[in-house]
Amino acid sequence: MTDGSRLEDARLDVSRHAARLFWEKGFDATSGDDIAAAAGISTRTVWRYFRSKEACVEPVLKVSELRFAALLGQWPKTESIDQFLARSMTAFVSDDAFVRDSIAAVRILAILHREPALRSAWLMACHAAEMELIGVVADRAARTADDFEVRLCAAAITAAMRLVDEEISAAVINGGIHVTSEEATARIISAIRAAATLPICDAVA
Amino acid sequence: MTDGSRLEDARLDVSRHAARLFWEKGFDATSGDDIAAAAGISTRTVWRYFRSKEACVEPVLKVSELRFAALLGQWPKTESIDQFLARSMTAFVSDDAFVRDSIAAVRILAILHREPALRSAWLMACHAAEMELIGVVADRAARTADDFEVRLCAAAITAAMRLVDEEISAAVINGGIHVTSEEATARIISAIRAAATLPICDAVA
DNA sequence: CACTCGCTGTCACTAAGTGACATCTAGTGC
DNA sequence: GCACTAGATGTCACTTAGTGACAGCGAGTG
Repeated sequence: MTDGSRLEDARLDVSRHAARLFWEKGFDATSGDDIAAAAGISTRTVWRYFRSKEACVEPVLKVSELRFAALLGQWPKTESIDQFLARSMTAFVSDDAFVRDSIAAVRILAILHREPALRSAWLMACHAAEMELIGVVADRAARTADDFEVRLCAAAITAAMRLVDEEISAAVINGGIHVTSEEATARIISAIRAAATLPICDAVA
Repeated sequence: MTDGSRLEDARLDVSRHAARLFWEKGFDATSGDDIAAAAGISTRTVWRYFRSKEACVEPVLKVSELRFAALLGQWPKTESIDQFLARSMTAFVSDDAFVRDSIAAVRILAILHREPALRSAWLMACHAAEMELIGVVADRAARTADDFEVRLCAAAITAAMRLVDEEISAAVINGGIHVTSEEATARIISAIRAAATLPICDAVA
């Protein structure tokens, strides 16, 4: 599912190591050399891949959001969001690579309050997801991607996804609460329905 | 209006110089030493004020958003957003300090596509505004600040403000289009009305 | 006046990030 | 199979972002 270019895959691999190190040792205590060593590449290549240390986690944060955005891209116009996610979400979350990256992402989100640098990476990842969602919303609303209302709707939905992700992450990691995939799905649906500024959540064709 | 602590004011002053330099010379071509020299302080103090070079513009980006958030904090429950902004916006935008900072912010927003590092600063500033808006929304919706729907509404409204700001900035700077304060106000009202997920835009008392 | 206390400058230092160039590797054409 | 090219990587010297430690300075406060 949605494997990017060879280079992007390499970046994602390094990003996974960076995310693990940030989680285990903290952002400040992890150096570029540490990330390079863990990923088995030279430090120079780390800085070729990423423009800054915090940007090292962007791919792993992005990929979860982008996979969900890509999933929404497959949402048939004849279905409501409830119908679509009810049948597609279980297969989605049983993908192994997805689960591992999600855990890594959730851990990063849970330490956001301690690490301001990581928050900026998270917000950049959400911005990337927002850009992807514009196309999805435009298609579903039968409008163009440069339409302000389309972009507003995409931004609002992205904000909803971001909040749900942050909240679930905090609950799971810091609160020790177990959240089932059904609960998570229900919350994301509810939040997207509330936030969507265009009538795209029910069948549109 | 809303002058923070002495230290915050100093930070804002340095931030103005940084924003001007980033606009004039570009982000990469501006060093920490340049910023320090322009602000008349030592380089060491620059890094005491800001955790990174991109964070140097955060205060100047934040202050416009926070001033607007503070304005919304004064929004009486007996008025609709149209009524309130119609009478308060003109006084708001005629404040000199506000105008100068707004121009600086608008210039930064207009070069966001060239400078990814500055986008992360912008998103962090919007995040700060979102945190402020939570209180405003909670108050107006007669709910608590930890209520998910309150935070969702604040996030959606912040996203709307962000998009309007980005769009107007691009139009003004890159498109050479003149935008009157009435047009800007009308667009922000329309966007906030569309994005708000709780019924706070009309009178609530 | 003495006495904090928080802010700033100086300077030496570490770590983030870049430029330049050699090398390696994966195609691609023959 | 071989030669050729283009893009990715490693090495190393380098610049700039960012920190630690300590000394001074200036505004309260008793």
